Amino acid sequence: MSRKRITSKELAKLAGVSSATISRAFSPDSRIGGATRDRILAVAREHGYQPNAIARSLNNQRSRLVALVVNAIGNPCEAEEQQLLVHRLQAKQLLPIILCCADHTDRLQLMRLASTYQVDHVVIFSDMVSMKDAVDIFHTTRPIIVSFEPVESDSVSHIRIDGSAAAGEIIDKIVKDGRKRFAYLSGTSSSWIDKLRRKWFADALAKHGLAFEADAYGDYSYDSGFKEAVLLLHRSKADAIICGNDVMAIGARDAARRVLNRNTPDDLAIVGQDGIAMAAWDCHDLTTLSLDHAAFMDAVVDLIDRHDADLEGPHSITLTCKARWGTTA
Amino acid sequence: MSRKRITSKELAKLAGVSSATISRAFSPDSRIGGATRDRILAVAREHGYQPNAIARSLNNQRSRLVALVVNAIGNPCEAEEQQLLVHRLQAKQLLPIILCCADHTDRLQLMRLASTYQVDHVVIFSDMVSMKDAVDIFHTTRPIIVSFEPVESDSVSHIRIDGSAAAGEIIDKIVKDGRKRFAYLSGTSSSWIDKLRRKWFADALAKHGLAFEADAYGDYSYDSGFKEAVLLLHRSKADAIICGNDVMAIGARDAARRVLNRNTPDDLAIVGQDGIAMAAWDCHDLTTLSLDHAAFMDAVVDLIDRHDADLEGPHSITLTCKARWGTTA
DNA sequence: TGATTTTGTGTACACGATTACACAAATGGT
DNA sequence: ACCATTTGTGTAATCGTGTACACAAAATCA
Repeated sequence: MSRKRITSKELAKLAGVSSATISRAFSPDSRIGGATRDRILAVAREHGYQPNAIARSLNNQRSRLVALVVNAIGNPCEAEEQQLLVHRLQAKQLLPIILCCADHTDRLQLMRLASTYQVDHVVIFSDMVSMKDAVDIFHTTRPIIVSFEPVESDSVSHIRIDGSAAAGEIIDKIVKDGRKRFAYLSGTSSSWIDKLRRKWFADALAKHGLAFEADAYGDYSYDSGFKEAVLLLHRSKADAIICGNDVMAIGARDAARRVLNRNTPDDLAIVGQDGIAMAAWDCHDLTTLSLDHAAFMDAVVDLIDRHDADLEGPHSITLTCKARWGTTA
Repeated sequence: MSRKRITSKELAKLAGVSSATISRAFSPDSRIGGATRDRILAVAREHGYQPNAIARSLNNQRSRLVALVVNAIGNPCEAEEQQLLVHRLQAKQLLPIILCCADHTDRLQLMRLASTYQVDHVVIFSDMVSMKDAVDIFHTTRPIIVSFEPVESDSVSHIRIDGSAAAGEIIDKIVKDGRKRFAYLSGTSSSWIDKLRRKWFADALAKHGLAFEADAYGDYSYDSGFKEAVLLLHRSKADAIICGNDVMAIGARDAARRVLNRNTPDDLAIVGQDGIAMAAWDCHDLTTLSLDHAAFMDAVVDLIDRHDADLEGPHSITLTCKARWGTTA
């Protein structure tokens, strides 16, 4: 129960060797006698010695830390992906540092702070971070942008999501059901992602000679979905609402049912996006434009591996969404 | 857009000073001329210099890293608290490292890894970590245990949650409604927390001369809530189910409604625990034993502050739960 | 003016590990 | 038995900061 951590030099004295040998005992493939290593490891265990990762990082120029920039942890739409990624990172002995921020200037501040920790990789989930800021702040670490901003760049790798086909399927079905008045409930008023997602559906509508009749803007939360849906349904005659994510769709559906007494799918069609586990819960059973989160995070890890292998050039991976059919549309 | 990060020594050369002066320019209260500092900061900005936090940590013996040990990020019951804590830590310029693990041996492994990074603080949300393991692994950092294990110890601080009064209120109401056959749906079969929570309700039942007639064990997830509720309702005649957390309660309610065609609260009373935001959503409107998460995380930060101030002795904070009334019981 | 304090800066070492280099001992081949 | 190679270990430098100490210049005080 020592209050102070033992150093390699002290352990060296205890084991009767030099501190270099201690280090070698902990490096899997280094020239060291088997007997010596065993003895050192035994003494180390006895005294609770573990090499100091901070000192090692300084020497190595490799911290094994990964910064994850996200908007929220509490929102299931993001948390689900984050959990998958965290598990994958941990399996590679990489430790995730979470940078979670709603406010933009705070976020940049935070990113600067994390960059001083010499993180080996940066994964940006937030659609609010511009590529310029990302490259600026992490100039030694090529960031991985997990948004859908369609930019090719040598200094940034990114994952592109294509939901156009699945959005087409969904719109086709809803139109076939006889609906004509569509509204789009955005997750935010100012992000690439949201504009692109809306476009998938808008293009699909155009094929039927239709367009969105109304737009509303929330903040990806249940509350905003609820509130904006009420306003939307009061000021328009929409019979179908496409929502920016699943949580907002759930909020919108509750609003329709509770405030306006309209049920899905009979009186109103509601579509979500993301395909989170919750969307499939019996109480929701949402029709949603879903993404395979496991494949998504596999792609992120793939990019990390490419960076580690020091492959040059921009890296980009494209994933496609699928329609998940529930009973709300 | 330099590929390599500039060091304090290089910047010193550029600014025509010694590296010590560079360091001083970045330390708020240190003896340095105002003009020199301004000049250095200007040159630093120009070359994108930021002090290397890893090197600083090594020198300082202070990493400003905090390890958060959790079972899951994806589960809203935990994610909500985690988000609040992360925000509070970031406001104090502390960076959270997330250790997220379902498997027990992996978790210990991960905790050992994090401990080599000389984290300044450790907050353990997982009820699966024994105090002995925590102290063993983080022997230089007094861990903060956020579980309800009622142990006094000098080397561990903890937050104790008391839900007995609120559980009493809830049980009183349900009994008054005429129900007599209670079941408890645990979140896990082997944790302190769960046993204690169950006891709050069991004690309240005892005051009415009642006891739990049936028990089931899940894993805090919706799916397990759903599945176990089906089995439970098949093998017992329970007319009230107390669940280990809100997510399981939602699962149980869906199961009752869908599989057995029993609605809440008429055919069955269902109670959750945690009081997450989702519990208040219109589609759930859960009656739940709720905790003020903001106050909870304030308490965690309070303990961190006490550790920073190096106050001796065991620290313990007790919080009490409140009943949140919904329409499920 | 001369003594004393304050201010600003450089030098050198510490933090705790890794690793290039040197070198002795052990090993192998003929 | 001799030389070449391999093996195991110690010495010393390095990673990038922070800071105790030393010391000159400037400021303060009588």
